[in-house]
Amino acid sequence: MAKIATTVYEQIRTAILTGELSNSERLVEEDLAVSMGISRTPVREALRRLAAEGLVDVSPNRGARVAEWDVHDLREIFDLRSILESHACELATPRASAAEIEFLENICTEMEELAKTELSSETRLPALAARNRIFHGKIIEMSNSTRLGLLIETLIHVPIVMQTYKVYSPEALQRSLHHHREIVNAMKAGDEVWASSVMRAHVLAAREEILGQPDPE
Amino acid sequence: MAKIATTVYEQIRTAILTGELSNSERLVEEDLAVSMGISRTPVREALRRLAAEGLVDVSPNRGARVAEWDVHDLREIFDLRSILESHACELATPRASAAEIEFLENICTEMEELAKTELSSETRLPALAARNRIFHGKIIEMSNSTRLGLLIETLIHVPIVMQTYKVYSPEALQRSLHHHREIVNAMKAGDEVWASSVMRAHVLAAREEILGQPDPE
DNA sequence: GCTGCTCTATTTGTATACAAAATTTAACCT
DNA sequence: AGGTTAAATTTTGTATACAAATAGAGCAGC
Repeated sequence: MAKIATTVYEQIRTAILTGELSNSERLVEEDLAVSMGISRTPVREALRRLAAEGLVDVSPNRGARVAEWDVHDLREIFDLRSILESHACELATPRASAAEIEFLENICTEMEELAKTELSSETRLPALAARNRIFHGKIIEMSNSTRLGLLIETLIHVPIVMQTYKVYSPEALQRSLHHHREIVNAMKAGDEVWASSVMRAHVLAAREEILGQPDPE
Repeated sequence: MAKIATTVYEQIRTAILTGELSNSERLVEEDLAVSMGISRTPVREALRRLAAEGLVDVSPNRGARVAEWDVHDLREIFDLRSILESHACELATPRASAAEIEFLENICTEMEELAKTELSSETRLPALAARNRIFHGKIIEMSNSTRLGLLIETLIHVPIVMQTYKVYSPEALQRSLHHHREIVNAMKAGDEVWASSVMRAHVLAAREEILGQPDPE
């Protein structure tokens, strides 16, 4: 249980992601420190780490605040995710082993089963979201590009925050599951163009579902 | 002259990028602190920041070392840069103003003039590299996507390190300059597919020039 | 009532001190 | 001699103390 800095980092991080800390709320080092019964030093380190990930903004001599995102930011992020995750698909397809394909197929099946159940959305949604993360994470891992994984990771935080606000419509959920299945089929066929195209569409569709139609600007 | 942490961050950073600090060299906080006549606190902050950017690796309780990259890392980085910078071109093209086009054209002209001169490569190369950075940076700025800019920024460090080792061949330099000119022409024509395609080729060509033929793996 | 100023109080930035962990060195035993 | 263990040293992690900077409250002037 060493590394207080890591513990406090995770605590603040989840507090932001769950919305426990509201937008642009000020994060005073001393307050956080006393509320956790520790000193400012590890708090400071945690805040700097969160700043590097873009979850908090820090100004010199003026401290840290929870970062704020608008629709434009989210459009940017989904755009970039669509590009990077489709690239991950492209790299992963020729490397995919039979076992990995099967692993992905199992997740598809699990998610399809979950979608069919009559569970309340409070229990069903987290279960689906967790498997969704595993699905995407697995493909990124299969791409065997550590830097690609790191780039995508830095982009994921914000959508997670917003995901709590918006619930997928039943049709969108079905489409999403079909995308997953189609991606695995494409990878099984060894067709990286197919696979990456579906992934691109998959992320862009999620963008539209969450953000609505593109603003004209 | 406030913000010692920023100063020491920049010092260590340039020391790494210029190769003054050799690969995987250990970075002891106390040593760096006394050599700069300051305390460990700002050194620590600087090291964490460099770690977030991937320039140093830090292990818990075991300190920081200068990060190490191999050919595989560089292939990854150029791959990702080719994708992201071409995307920047795509976004920038429909937004480009006449003044911005002219700015890019001027840089093209300057670089072409520099390439023609008989200056020794010690003075010519840095001048070309500086303008090259401005050219690419301007397009990224024109894309108006802050996150895209941040992602690309984190990818640039390593190639800078390696660039000191490798000098472009005359033919490669010519090709590179033609690419720049062609990118601006495509943007002027409002053809974002053309522009982004040339940019993709441009970065991938640089990859091959620096890394040689792709390893079979 | 509003604007601008000074002074105070809060908060960040840096230095130092101490505790815990890891690495090195040295001794010891077989 | 070799290898294992145990002390000693180095180095990181955390806490505390102090200095510098910022923000806010109160007050003067218009």
